[in-house]
Amino acid sequence: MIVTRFAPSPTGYLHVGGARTALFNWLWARRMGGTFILRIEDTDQKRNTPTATQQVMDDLRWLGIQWDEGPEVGGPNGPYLQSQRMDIYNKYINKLLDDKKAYYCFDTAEELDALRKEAEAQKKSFSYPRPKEFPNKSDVEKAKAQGRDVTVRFAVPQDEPLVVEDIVRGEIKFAAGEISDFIIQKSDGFPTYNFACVVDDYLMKITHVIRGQEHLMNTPGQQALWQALFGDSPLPKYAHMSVTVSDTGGKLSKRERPKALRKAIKVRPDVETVRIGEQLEFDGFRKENKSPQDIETSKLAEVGGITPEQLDSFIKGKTTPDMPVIDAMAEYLGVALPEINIVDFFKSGYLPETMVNFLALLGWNPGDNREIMPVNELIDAFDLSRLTKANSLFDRSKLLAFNTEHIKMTPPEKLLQHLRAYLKAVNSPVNSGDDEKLLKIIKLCEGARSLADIERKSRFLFLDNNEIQYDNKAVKKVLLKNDGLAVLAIVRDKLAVMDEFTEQVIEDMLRCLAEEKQVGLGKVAQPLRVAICGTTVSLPIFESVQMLGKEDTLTRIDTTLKKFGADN
RNA sequence: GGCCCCAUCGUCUAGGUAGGUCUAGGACACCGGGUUUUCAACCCGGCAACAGGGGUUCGAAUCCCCUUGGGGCUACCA
Repeated sequence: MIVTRFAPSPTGYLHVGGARTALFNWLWARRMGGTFILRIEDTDQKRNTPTATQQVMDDLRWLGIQWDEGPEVGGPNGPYLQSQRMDIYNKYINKLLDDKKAYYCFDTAEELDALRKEAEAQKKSFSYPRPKEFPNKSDVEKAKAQGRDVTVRFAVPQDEPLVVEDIVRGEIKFAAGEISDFIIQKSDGFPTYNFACVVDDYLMKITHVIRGQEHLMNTPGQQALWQALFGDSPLPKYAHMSVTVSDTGGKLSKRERPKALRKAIKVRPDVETVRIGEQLEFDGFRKENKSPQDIETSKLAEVGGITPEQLDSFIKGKTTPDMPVIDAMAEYLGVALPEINIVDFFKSGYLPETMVNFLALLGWNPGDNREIMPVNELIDAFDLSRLTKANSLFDRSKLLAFNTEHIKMTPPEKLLQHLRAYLKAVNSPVNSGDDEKLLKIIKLCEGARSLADIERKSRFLFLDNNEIQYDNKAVKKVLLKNDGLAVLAIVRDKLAVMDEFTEQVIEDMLRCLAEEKQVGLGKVAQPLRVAICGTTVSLPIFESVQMLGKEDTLTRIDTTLKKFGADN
């Protein structure tokens, strides 16, 4: 029986890296008909966010990753929140202490720091100096009386090399003495990750630990701890996946967002302003900002709720403010930040099926040329032996291509559900349309790359006539040039006298007019499009006009003619 | 600094464990052309890689070593 787990620490939304880890564990459990456990590693009192566990669960559910055991669903190995397992951890820590396999420490942060600096100066690995005689209970009392913090360290066997057998990397050797004694109980009484993880993996009978390469260095210590605690009982199999890196270098993380914002801000040292508005480019991701403008630094700092000094320090790359500060400033500046969290992708109009498919192919492949795969196919093909060793870069343009394919292959009814959820999340007026109308829109949007595309193209149908925003470029290009307005006026008159207002008669009229004037259909259709939508991008024009209706169409054309007509 | 991991087109990767069938395959991106009422989608074509150096071998993308480059870890975070 295969048992895997995903063990996030609840510090915020689920990000792509975490989602991929969860997915691989889930895929393997499903493939093998095993159990997938969700365990919340909330042992850090300082970092935990009260809502994070819920957010992570929501995101997993959106992706379709269901856990067999864990919060809200229960199971025989609970509780699944580590903060509720303190008795268990204490029991094992005391056992280790009694067996002289762990010992108390009373060091201050400064003392430890000094030791580390010394090791570095000597070009050696840091190794905690284990005392010859382990402190006893009365030493603990003494230390506490002096106001010193008390921690517990595990005595890592130092006389022989530690070997990790990894599914993707094979045998990895760590020389004797290379792994230092590490803390297993913090001074606040909570266990550390390296301890709780081992105990829980044992108690929950985890058979496969699939996690990021960042945990590789923890593994020898964890294995040694396992042996000290559980003797010869077989270790879980480890698979350390490659890391997903970003095009800006380093592992793809939440830090991408502040980085992107920093990149978007051009400092102008002469005056107290920053310049914003040039085209931003990330990997495959392009976002046209508002027209370039200068923004006072003081105002920007105010929006973010930080001091101008803090802003300056951020811009220079010295410090990074909290995420809400970054988000607030980005929104104020009209800068789109690269998606990192799963919800970011949801709000950008990606399908969960796209994310699952794409994430699965980051560091794994089925061995043939298949790429676009539904979940069941992914499950059937998944195999740990095909995990990739090298790090991979998160390519947003390929993700978009995947999304296009998945939108194409999703049945309309299903797509409607996704679209509804998306529209609701981004608070779009399009959500006011009934199912029949949205289904029609979906059909007209064949080839759309994201749900955001569908929203953008159909938005005009759900706005009040006075809410239409005219895009400057569109107005200049199609209305003010080539007799655009004159053509529009003719189209208006022809529409006004129509008894029937169907796609067919609208099409016939426009084609006829184009032929009369000896021009392409675009020359007559585009001015009309801009008049009713404000932009050059919308649903196909005949359907656009028909769906909007005669009355609103005429009203919008009149407004446009009045607004941009030269002689008015 | 120390320890560990990794290295095929711009990107994700196939091929590597059983060296020849690899003048290195696919996908995305890009470029050119077609289609077209916008944006997409779609069709046709093109560009493009075994990091460098040394071995082993009749023969190396594939095995070994070194160099270089990238990444991870180096917390009373997980």
